Amino acid sequence: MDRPEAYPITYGVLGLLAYWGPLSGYDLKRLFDQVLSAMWSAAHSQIYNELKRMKELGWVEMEREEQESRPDRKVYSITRAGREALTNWQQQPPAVLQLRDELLLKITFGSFAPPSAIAETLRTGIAIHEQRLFQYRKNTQYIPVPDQPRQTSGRPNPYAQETNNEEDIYFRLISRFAFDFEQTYLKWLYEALEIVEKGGINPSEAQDPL
Amino acid sequence: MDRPEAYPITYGVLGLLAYWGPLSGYDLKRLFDQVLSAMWSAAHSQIYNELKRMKELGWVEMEREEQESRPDRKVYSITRAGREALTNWQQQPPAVLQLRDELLLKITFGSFAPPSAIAETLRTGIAIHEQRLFQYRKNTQYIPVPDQPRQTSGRPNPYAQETNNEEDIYFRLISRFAFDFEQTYLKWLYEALEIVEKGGINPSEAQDPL
DNA sequence: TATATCATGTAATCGGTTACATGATTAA
DNA sequence: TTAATCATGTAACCGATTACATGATATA
Repeated sequence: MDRPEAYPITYGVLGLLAYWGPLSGYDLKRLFDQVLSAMWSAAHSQIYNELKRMKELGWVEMEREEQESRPDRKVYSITRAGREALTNWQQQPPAVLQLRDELLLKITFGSFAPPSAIAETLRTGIAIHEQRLFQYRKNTQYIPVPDQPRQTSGRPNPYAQETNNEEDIYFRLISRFAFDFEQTYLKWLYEALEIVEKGGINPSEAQDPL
Repeated sequence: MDRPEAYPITYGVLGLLAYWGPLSGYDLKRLFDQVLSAMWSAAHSQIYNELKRMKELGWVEMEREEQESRPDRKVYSITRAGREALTNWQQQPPAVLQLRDELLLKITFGSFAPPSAIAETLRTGIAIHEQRLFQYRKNTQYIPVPDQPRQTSGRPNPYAQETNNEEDIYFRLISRFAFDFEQTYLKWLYEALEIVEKGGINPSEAQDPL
């Protein structure tokens, strides 16, 4: 078997191009952070790499916008082949998720640290996930409506549901997932913290109230 | 700043050794799959690598058990320095979680595929996560109680809670997380499938009931 | 004055995966 | 007879991260 020519992140960038029309690498990085940060992250260097890769595959085209006093903007748009690749990817079964959450690992072996350290780890987690929930709330209020109208290039998307200009149903599903996930995670973190703080007091350490 | 000398997976292996006493690389791989698969995965090659790394760091010691007709078992145990490293790791704030879930990426750009393909993706996800839930249920029934009693080598763990031989509270917390997570995920998958299947029927495609 | 934004890239590194390699025993 | 289990490793590759590189404009 040959190695695949593209990876999830490739399709992440491709999907953004398909949905929000012609964009530069810089724009894509920002969109990526805003729209896809919940399920995938990417450094800008990687996005530029994927653009190069996709250009070689013929999935995107590039047009140079000249600028003064700044590097030229290189604006990419999806090609017909790119659209086909995107749709084709949708037909393959997804790879299985691996969590790889360091916080969970630390809690697993919590018995090898003082409970105060575990509590601190849980509090860090709470801060992180509360902030994410906050970010999601902010982002969903205005999922980026780009300056350019969608589908400026190429034919309109044949599979798009007519939703009377409402939000794309898939975006709504994903943001619902993100909320559910963060809320479940946070609920668990708070409960765990309570248990650790309660059980963490050894009788020998406990202060006598008088 | 220097690069860190160890990574989450290093501490995963180290934690297993701290908890379940002397083990071979082969044993560790199986334990890893059983205990840590929910939050981290590892190929056997990587586990052998981590053992080598930790031996150089002085975190583990190796003893060779000779065998006939099979490669010798190399049995590793954690050292005092290893215990200190594990506890020290617990004091550092955890790295933030990145999901990297291809299924979610596919759903995000669901509008570029026929709804039947999205439904199929969701069904694959349902199968995967139902199976995980099933696995977790099986594993929690007997979290591996090794042949050797815990803490055969070295002093007993000073931070371990006395739980009257009940399950470690941290293991209980983690398995609760795993359940909560899978249940939340599954609930969302079923709801999403329903929405996609309903909305996915174009009036032109819909069969007239008579 | 210093930070943030705009704008693009290259280079080095490395954690993690996949494939390669070997070979006996036991159960279906 | 085929597959699984036991048992250990090496080698190649690569996706992803981090650091390096440049430099103007606008804002606090």
